Amino acid sequence: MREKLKSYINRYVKMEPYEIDLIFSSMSFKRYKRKEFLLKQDDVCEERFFIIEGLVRSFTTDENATENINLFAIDNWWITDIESFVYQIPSNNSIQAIEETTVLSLSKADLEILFTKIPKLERFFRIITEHTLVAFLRKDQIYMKKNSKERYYGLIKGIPAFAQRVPQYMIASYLDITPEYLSEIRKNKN
Amino acid sequence: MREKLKSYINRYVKMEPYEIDLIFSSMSFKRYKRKEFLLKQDDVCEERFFIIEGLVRSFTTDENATENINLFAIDNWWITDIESFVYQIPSNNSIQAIEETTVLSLSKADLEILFTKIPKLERFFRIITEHTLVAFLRKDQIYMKKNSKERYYGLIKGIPAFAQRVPQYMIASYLDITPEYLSEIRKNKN
DNA sequence: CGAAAATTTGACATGACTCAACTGGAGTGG
DNA sequence: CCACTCCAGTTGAGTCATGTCAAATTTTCG
Repeated sequence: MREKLKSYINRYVKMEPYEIDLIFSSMSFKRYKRKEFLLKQDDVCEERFFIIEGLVRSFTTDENATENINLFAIDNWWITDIESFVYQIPSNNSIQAIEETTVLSLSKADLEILFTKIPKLERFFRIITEHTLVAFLRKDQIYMKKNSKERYYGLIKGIPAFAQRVPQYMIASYLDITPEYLSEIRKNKN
Repeated sequence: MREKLKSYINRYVKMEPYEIDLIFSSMSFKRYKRKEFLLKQDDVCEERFFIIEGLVRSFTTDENATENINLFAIDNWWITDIESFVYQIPSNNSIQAIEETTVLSLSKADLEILFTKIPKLERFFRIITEHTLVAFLRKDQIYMKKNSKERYYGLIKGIPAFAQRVPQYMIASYLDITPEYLSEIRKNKN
């Protein structure tokens, strides 16, 4: 587990073993059962989560009580509600486990302390934030400009893990398609 | 101009005057006339631009030669093609001045050097990248889930400068509405 | 096994697009 | 400073992708 974190971090910056230890020892291991919440809408998000194993979704619930999924995250991804985390305001989203999920969680307070002790960590988060930003822009450009069918096949081709592990109505929500219409799309396989 | 940059940077991190000088002296002043390009699609983006004054758009041109605007930037904003800049791959977008625009430009090479000389600069870019990410997510959540009319009135209320300074067909492109239909929307003020 | 949840099916409605034509204003050059 | 052109914006007719609602069917899982 420490190894998983270490190899992830070292993809972006070279850290000394003692620095990895410092980071690792600031994080806490948590396990969530299916449907358990890592974060609830309207709470302030105090943590970033590094997913060791599992699958979670981030979604917002609107006036009509419709759940609207804006992202999934799986093994080896970081997840948080970035808006709530950065500005320390109530979150618009909930984060919930779809599968049994284990994470290492890092609190904002501990992170700020780590930043002072390990300047390279600023670099690390600068880089992964840039990558996250690029990923979002790609999602916009690759999926959102296209019609429903293209978005769907683009997604299951791009990230097959989602199509296999995420229920269809959640995929529909993520792609902004009604479950009924997605069903229609799948029927006429092309 | 140095002052504009300084006050912007100091909103996020406290820099010593000599650090500001170092950054400032790494940047070059440029002026673009209307319709001039800061970056052309398919070129690798080598710079980040800090807009002193003006208005630019970032857009991609698709197979049908349709221009698709994905963002605007005005005075005091940073702009670049982040995907191209970070990964040093050909850009999917062009960046073009809508109004006469003056910028301070910072090259990737100079930025990397600055990072080694001024570790605080990592922090600065980590923070503004986080803020940019939040801004994108807000755009998604605030505009893109809604219908055309709500997106339009949401935008002109949210950033009135755009409605005043950007031609209507570009607003339409940005909001993913045809110019014809946007005209329709404006007619039925309702 | 049985209940609840997920998916499919079908009838109907509509927001938004396409295409083509028209209008009006803003430059531009002679 | 007029005449012409060009481009942004508007209008209207017809169409289609996708949504809504309600019900039937299948799958999941305690």
